[in-house]
Amino acid sequence: MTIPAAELLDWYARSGRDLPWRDPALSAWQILVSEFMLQQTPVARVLPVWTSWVARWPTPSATAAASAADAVRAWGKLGYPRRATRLHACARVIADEHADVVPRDVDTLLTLPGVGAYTARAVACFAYGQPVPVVDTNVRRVVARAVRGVAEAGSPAAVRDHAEVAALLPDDARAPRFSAALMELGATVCTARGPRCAVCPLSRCAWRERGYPAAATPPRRAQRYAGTDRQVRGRLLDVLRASASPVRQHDLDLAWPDDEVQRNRALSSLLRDGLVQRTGDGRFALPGEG
DNA sequence: CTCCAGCGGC
DNA sequence: GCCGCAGGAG
Repeated sequence: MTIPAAELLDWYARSGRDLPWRDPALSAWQILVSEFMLQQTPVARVLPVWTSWVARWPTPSATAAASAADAVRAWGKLGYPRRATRLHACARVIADEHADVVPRDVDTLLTLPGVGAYTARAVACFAYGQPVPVVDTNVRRVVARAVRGVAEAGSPAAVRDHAEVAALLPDDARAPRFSAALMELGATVCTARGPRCAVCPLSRCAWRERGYPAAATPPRRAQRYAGTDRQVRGRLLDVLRASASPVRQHDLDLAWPDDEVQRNRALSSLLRDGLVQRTGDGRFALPGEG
């Protein structure tokens, strides 16, 4: 089964959200920033952070001129703050090695910090109009259902997914809009839980025609958060983000007072990840300040 | 495969 | 309370 481009594109033109990073006048850098922020993060939470970020740092070199600490602060509480340091590192590489121009081809994009299989193709497609398959979690789910007739995409199989989506892509200038529409359908209609099949624009869907078979494999165990090292890292970063100057060990201890072993483990991992640095006098700060 | 933040929705 | 989110790296 396939997905008729006209059907999907008509629905997208009518019902797609008007998201700012879909403005065709945007620079490749502004689109790249949106893709970093959208990694594992819902659109609604990215909107305000992206808007202020690209206004403050409109080019890679402008971003590179700031400190990594400023990048981490501007990242706010989007989550996965290593993305902020990777985006900052990515800006430096583009400014220093690519004449401040975001690379066009997928292989070069893949060499950039924080740019993986999804982001490289998203930039090549949405910023430069190339008809490469853009495969995120939404696309994998939509294709699994509409084309293959199964409830879930299963374990990531990048090569197979890319070939499958490439076969669906219209081979013309509609390709970027087709990919954006696939993602939009997965985000707003063909959702992981509670898909709204009654309003689906696709006239044919293998999953529906097979009677909505349940997933074959049991769902993966949910990620815990409360009590994990990730929560402790978040607390420690809260302290550092809030302080304009380096903080003492004692100030970090107060952020997670009851488990010294876990606190030290979290702090060590932050130092290892480059999200925190030790100053000359033994205090702690965000990277690139103090 | 595991870790990585944070939050809104059910 | 748990689920899932425009993923990437080790």
